[in-house]
Amino acid sequence: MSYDFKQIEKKWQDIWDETEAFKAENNSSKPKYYALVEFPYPSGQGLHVGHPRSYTALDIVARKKRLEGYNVLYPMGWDAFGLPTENYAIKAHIHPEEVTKKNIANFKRQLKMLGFSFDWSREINTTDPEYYKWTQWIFLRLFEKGLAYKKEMAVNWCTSCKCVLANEEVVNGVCERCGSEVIRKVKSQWMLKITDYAEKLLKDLDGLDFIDRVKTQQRNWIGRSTGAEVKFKTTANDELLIYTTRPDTLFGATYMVIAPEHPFIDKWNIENKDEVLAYRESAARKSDFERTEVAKEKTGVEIKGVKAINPLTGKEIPIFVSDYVLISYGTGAIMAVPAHDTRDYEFAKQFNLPIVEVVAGGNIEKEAFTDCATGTMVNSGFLNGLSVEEAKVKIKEYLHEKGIGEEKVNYKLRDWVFSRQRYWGEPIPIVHCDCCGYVPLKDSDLPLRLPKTDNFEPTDNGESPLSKLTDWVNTTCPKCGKPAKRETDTMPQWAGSSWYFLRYCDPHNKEELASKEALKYWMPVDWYNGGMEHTTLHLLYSRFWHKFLYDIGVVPTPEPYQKRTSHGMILGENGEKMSKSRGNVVNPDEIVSEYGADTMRLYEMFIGDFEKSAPWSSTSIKGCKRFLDRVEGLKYILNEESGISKDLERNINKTIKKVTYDIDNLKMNTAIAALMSLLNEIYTKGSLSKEELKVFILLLNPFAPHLTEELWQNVGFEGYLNKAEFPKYDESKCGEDTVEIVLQICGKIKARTNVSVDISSADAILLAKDLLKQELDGKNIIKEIYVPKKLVNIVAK
RNA sequence: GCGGGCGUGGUGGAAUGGCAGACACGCUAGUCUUAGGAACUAGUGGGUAACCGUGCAGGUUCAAGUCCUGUCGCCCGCACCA
Repeated sequence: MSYDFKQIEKKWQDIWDETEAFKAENNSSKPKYYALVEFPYPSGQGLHVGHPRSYTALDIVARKKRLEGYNVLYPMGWDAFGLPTENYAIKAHIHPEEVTKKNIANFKRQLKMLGFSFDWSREINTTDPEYYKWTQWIFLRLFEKGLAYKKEMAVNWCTSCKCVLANEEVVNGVCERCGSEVIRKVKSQWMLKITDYAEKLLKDLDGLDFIDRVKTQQRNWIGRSTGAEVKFKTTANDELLIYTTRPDTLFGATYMVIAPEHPFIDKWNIENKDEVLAYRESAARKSDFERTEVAKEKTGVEIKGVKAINPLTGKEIPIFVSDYVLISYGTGAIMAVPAHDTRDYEFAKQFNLPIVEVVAGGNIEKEAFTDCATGTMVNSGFLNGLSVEEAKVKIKEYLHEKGIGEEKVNYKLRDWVFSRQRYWGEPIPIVHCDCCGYVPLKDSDLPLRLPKTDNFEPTDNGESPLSKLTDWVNTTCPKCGKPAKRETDTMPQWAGSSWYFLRYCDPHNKEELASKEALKYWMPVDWYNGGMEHTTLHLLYSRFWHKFLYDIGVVPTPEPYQKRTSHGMILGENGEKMSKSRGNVVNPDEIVSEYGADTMRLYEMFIGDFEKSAPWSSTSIKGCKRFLDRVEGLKYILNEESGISKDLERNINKTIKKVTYDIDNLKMNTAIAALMSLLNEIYTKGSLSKEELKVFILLLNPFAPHLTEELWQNVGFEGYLNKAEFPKYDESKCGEDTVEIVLQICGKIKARTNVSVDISSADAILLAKDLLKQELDGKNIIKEIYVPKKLVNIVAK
């Protein structure tokens, strides 16, 4: 018994389109609910089976919320700027705009075929000038506030993409996207000062309902640490400023290390300058990856002719240059306390430097003792006898009083490299003028359109392809009117996605990125689901932009997303990541054509714990198809005279409760299991009433919307199912009158019996003793336990 | 190295400290069929049994998959951030 899913699914998708069934209203008296999934990058490969896992889950949430009376916004759009499209365009000699158009059409067809309840009237596209006008507008606001600045700096350069990458886009020393080697290259780049928001981005995480993994990852990435900056006098008659998180160990600082790029190297009169400069040279040649490789041995050179003075011991200590100290963090210089820092310990062993224990409790003969929680200060003058925590407080006071050091907070977070030397991105709306410097375009000149050209291939000199378009590049200064040149770098892929959720609130607004009223009504996003891979990229960037927009009064909330969840990956049948090269890719088109959209949706939800990865199974999916076939069959066993079964009534109420709870908690797999159980019970009973069927259809609707709409109509219910009301359960009807309990002796099950749910503890135990009379014969009862509705346990010897 | 998570049948996976294996897949047998890669029915952790079973070894508890300690394995995050 198999229903005609092809005909049914097409029919309902058309009806939903015609009736604008899922249109969100900006003026509604209903409570709002904003459900969001990450809009896809429309790649040439088309939809991956991973996309619908996220989209289906929030589609279920959105559909349920609508049935519960909410005005739901569940939008979709296209994050369409980016490298893969551009690379494909170059290879195939088709303009990226054409490629994008084609890919979007394909994606849209695939999303429609899966029956998602997106409000397509709000569809957006980051490559649409009407959209990126506002991306550029936000950039200009950042520029005005000094948060966008240009900087000559060493950047990550992908040798294959011929493009700058953000730190977040470099994974294990290679390009996140293409896997090619990433080298350092000094270039002048647009930067966004995300570091100004480090503290807010960190602190405001506390109030958000994000899954822990996401919060932890963002906290790690921001990397806040508290410590102190301390000045060390040197024999060169100046002061070397260092940062440390362990000022308590200052007495144990037996040498100093500065980064190879430290400016003092040029300033100091160094006896072995050649050697030091050679070391700097060799460090510069290494890639970031090589430099930070942990496994490698520490290298370094002692700076001869200059010594530092430990401000507490007054002793002269040597200064080394070593690449284990990074110029980009803290002050680019450290005090080395080998007894209590693993890296310093390693270095000291290698260079035979003294190791002085200042915290007792470890064994510094063997290894550095880095524990802050235990241990007592020794060899530390006025700190002796204190705990580490006490010493930290006292030494900070001391440093402050003596004017040699101050408490200091540092972050690992770096500013965001915002320039890309590529064609397929938003042009940066800045003009370079010899007289006026960097001049922003006027708002009225936005959007600055990406010039049409067939000459969009990357250049060999690392300049943007736009630099070849001299007609476009040469312009006049908006300020002084003299000849000037346009910025030719474009924005990174992450620009358009940093604010897209705002545009959905009011997507056709020509005056503002979205109206105040619309933003006030819809924001924040109530539930946002997306991939873990975006935690330190898109998710952090968009929180940054949003906080900025909040500060300048454009958006009404300090945070964009109230709740963030993340789906696990769908792996290939062999348990490996799906990829063309592994040949284990599952094509959604084929699945839908063979089993239908409802089965595909249901299976992706039933596959396992939503947050964990799970392998695809081409046999398991059949179970979901079978289930839907049996659901369709319910209409044949409909019988008004079937009479009310108390058991079924109870199970229906319990299932409503479970499905409601499970959808709210993203436990779609057990919600479906509960519906399967209920269906099994209905078939065991052999018939059901129209009212019972109604509840079942409503509960299943968010999961399998096409089949349930069809059944709704077949059976003769009024109107459309998507306008109906989600069932409520009656707590008093969830409970049983009698319940089977387990009778145990010493925790081992000996018997089972049915008892009334409100049997007293004493009666239950009496009953148990009676039933277990033989087993208990001659034994000494020590303890009797009754757990209501569960068990009686009698402890006897 | 540090931080976090997870180890449950042949498989995917269920289990507010209280009946381990819900729900599926697969498998076995049967029914119907010219046929079955369809549908339906029954069975399905191991063991003949008493019993034994949630990676392994301990512990707490009347009671442990669940809590604690140690250990092994896998996965994820960070990774010379001072």
